This record gives sequence, structure tokens and C-alpha cells, in this order.
Amino acid sequence: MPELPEVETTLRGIKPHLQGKTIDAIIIRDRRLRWPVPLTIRKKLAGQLIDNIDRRGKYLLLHTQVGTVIMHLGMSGSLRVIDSAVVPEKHDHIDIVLENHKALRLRDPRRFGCVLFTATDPLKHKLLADLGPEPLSDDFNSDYLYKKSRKRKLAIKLFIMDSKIVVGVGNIYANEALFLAGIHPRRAAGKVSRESYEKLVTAIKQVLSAAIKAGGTSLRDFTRSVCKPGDFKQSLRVYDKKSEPCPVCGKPISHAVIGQRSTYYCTQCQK
DNA sequence: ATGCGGACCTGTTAGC
DNA sequence: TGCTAACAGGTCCGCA
Repeated sequence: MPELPEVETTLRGIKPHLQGKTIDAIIIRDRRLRWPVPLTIRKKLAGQLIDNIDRRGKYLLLHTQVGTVIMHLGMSGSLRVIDSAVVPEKHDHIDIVLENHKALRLRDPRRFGCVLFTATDPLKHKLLADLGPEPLSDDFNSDYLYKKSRKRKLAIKLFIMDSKIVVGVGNIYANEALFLAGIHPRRAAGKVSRESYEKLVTAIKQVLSAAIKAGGTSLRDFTRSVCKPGDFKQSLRVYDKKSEPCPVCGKPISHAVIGQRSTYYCTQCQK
């Protein structure tokens, strides 16, 4: 479920409920996420004030005086703020219980997500240290992408999905952005022109901000409902539209697998 | 350094 | 209708 817009939407939804609150307890019902959830966070974080919560790429960072909780939602994770008395369901693995009897509850059926802890600078943590720029920042521009891509033979789609190059471009938005930029997903990254990178950067920023905006409008009450995919799905142009007419030229959308991920594109519009 | 494929999981859907 | 297989919005890791 979570691509960058969903993570951002989640962040905005939960932040007001967490910032400045004190952690009462941490309940670990199932620590078998992508990496085992460190049991020591229960003692370390009890009584701690949550200074702030933000994100780097798709990682959510919950900052306290003693360290930072690093969370990732993987493929199927979601977070909500609920009354801590609400009976947990099957895949509700972790609760961060607050002093006010609310809790941040992590649900993750596939358990590809993670909850980790670092006492030092989270940006120096192994998982975050080598991340590329944020896609909506000025550091992410066509000059940067063009230079990074020279001599690289990797398919452009995989290139922009590489978090060392840029964070937050998941499968859906990679498909959408390449369509908007008119670039064939299999093109070697090193053979994409400066002009095309110009278009691509614009497309990535546009598609992500539009989705964040849509997430923002469909943003429910994070104290009750799970983050819904929302309205953004109706604005998709190619993703999951195999054989449907291209919105620009009408030719049926093609489907292929690139790097084990489903890829949708128009052979007429994308070269 | 780069590029590829496997791995980790469960739930939902497509197909027979 | 029921069973099985394929597939799903992520990304790390190890190997060639």
C-alpha cells in the first residue's frame, strides 16, 4: 500500500496526536517484522517525550531524548492513532501507548515493515545513510539525475526506483512519471537525454505532489480509520491498465515485467 | 561499482 | 462453488 504519498499522508495524520506526548508503554505483540523488533525499546522509551516525528524517504522517524524509532510500512503496513483500549486485530503487531490512553498502532499483515531504534543520529543509520535526495526537494533536479545516470545501463525505471538515486519513487509512480515524460521504461538510464530528464523530474514531482494532495483531501480521521488508498487511483494513467486505451493516443497499454515488477506503458507515446 | 535475482510474508484475486 | 496459482503499492542482501 504505502508509496511516498501514503507515508506522507500518514505522517501528517498522526503527527498532531504524537508530538509533545509522552510514551507510557510499548506493546510488542509480534516482533517478527522484516527485522526483529528490539525488545529493549520497551524500557528505553517508557516515559519518554516524543519531541517530533518526521520522515526520510519512506522511513518514519519518531524522535525522543534518548533516541529515534525508525519505522517503515513495507508493502502492507499502516499506522493509526486509536484508543489504547480498542481490541487489537490479527495483524496489529505494535502499539506505542501514550499517556493519554491513545496509542499509535502498527498493522502489517505481510510484515515487510520494520520498527527499529537508534540512540544516535538516525540519518547515519545504515538504512538511511546512503539514501538519495527527497524527490520534492530542489536537490532532486535534472542536472543531478543526468550526471548520476551517465554510463549506467540499468533500465530507467529501475534507476528512478533506486533509493540511492532518489527516495520515494515506488512502482506506481515510476510507471506514471515515465508515461508523462514519454520515456520507455526499458531505456538505459545512461541513454536518456538531458531534455528527457528535465521532463522526467517534472513528472515525478508533479505526480507525487498530486498524490499527496489527493491523500490530503481523502485523509480521514487517523484516530479511527486506516489510511485508505483514496482518490488518487482514479487519476492513474497507465498503472494497472493493461490493454486499456492510452489516454493520449488510444493505443492499448502494454504490460511487461521489469526487475520483477509490473510495468505499464504506451509503446506509441514512450520511446 | 553495477546489475541481477532471491528473499522475506499474508491476503486477495484470477483462472481452471 | 471451490481449489490453486499468481500477484500485490518495498527494499535489502548476496552473488557474479
